[in-house]
Amino acid sequence: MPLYRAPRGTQDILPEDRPYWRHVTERAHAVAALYGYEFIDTPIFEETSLFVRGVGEGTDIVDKEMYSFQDKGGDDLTLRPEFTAGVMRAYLEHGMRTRPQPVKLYSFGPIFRREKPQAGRYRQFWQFNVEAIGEMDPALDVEVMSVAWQLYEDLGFGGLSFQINSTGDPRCRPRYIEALVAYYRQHLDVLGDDDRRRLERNPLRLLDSKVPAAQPVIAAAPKITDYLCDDCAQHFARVRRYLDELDRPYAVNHRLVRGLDYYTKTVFEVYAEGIGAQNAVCGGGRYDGLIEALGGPPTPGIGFATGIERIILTMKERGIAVPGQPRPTAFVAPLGEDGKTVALKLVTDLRAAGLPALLAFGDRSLKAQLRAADRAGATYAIILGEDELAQGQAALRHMAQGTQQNVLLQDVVTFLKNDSREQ
RNA sequence: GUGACCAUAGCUCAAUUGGCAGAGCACCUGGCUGUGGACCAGGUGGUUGCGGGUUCGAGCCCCACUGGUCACCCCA
Repeated sequence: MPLYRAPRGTQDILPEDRPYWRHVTERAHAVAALYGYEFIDTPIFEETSLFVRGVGEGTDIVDKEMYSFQDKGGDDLTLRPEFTAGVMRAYLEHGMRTRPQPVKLYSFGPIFRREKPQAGRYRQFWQFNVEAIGEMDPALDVEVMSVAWQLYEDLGFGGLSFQINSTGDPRCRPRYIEALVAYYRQHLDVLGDDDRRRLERNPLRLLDSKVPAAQPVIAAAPKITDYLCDDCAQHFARVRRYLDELDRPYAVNHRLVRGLDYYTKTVFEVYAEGIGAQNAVCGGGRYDGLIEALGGPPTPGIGFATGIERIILTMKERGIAVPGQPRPTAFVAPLGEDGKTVALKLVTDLRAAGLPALLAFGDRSLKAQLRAADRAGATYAIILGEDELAQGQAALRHMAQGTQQNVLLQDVVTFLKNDSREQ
């Protein structure tokens, strides 16, 4: 029982998981580049008030999930619980509204939320985050959704359910909420404690309640799409038309909402099956009121975030294979002190030539060294024993084939370079 | 934050009504004085998550804590 363990809700990403992380990371960067999004790296912590304003008071994130602290100078700081607020801060701070709009940015990094850990839910987890700022065109909504779409497609996911809805805007949403609350008040009898609390705090949340008894009531609840103002209705219609044109399968989900005031119009989520209750692998939407809330000029924006751990969980669940670790070309196995000196020189030359090479340490038997070469997955074991050294040679053993040949020491690098080119 | 279940070697798990902490895998070594994988043999590895209590005696029973899992809340 070790003295220390990784803090609750955090995890070590071990070498055996690296292939998944590398693959997902590479695909994310590639997709972003394909769509013309540029990488932005913002600080892992920001002023606490940025998140309080940006994420919103009354949200669970701000009310109970932030890692907030005061540093030695007394500044109130918080480990970022999401990317968007920090990216918007950077947009304003660097006057990005003077750049060609929309400004299309993406990020990739750790996020912190103090939640109770569960499968697919961690206190430190990674997100791939995409934002497009400064443009209202519904075609941009579809582009942002397509980035997520294509990432999952590239990763080999099929049959993901893409769900969309419109959450209105400050002009039409209040009217809808009023109607919704009025409707629920007629059905208080079937609502549980959680649902009654939602009714008070955040009526929109009632729509995705999981209480079985409430389901029929929810199914018959007023739909926001019936309450949208002309602007929002037209926007939503165009988004759907573009998606149809592109043959993107999606479902309009009337229960999909975002409770924050500055979320507007398009919202979307992607669910993956098989990773437990935390099955939202992607969530996003338009936030035309956010930048203004952060003290900037009225500026529309849309974005999404997707959780890397949940993506990898889903890949494992579905048995999606990823490229393995690159294996070393050579494992240099010397015998005796003379051999070790030559081996050290040889492994250095190999690496200088760009060939991944390992050196056997210690003073172990050839048998043990070959076993180590095998475990390391080396293409060749290079044996430097008395016999070989006496002739200025090295024995190159091809591990997979079990064949062996002697090569002059000074030719080893060239030999392996040619050999690895042929692979 | 709420509820339920769980915690024995690096991993997966045994251990009879409370009676000497074990196996497989992995790792190391040898069988083969210079040849990997398969096989055989041996070895390293534990304060049974932590702290109390009951008992002649606790891995096992009781309490508290910590951590894990699952669900809720919420979310990626």
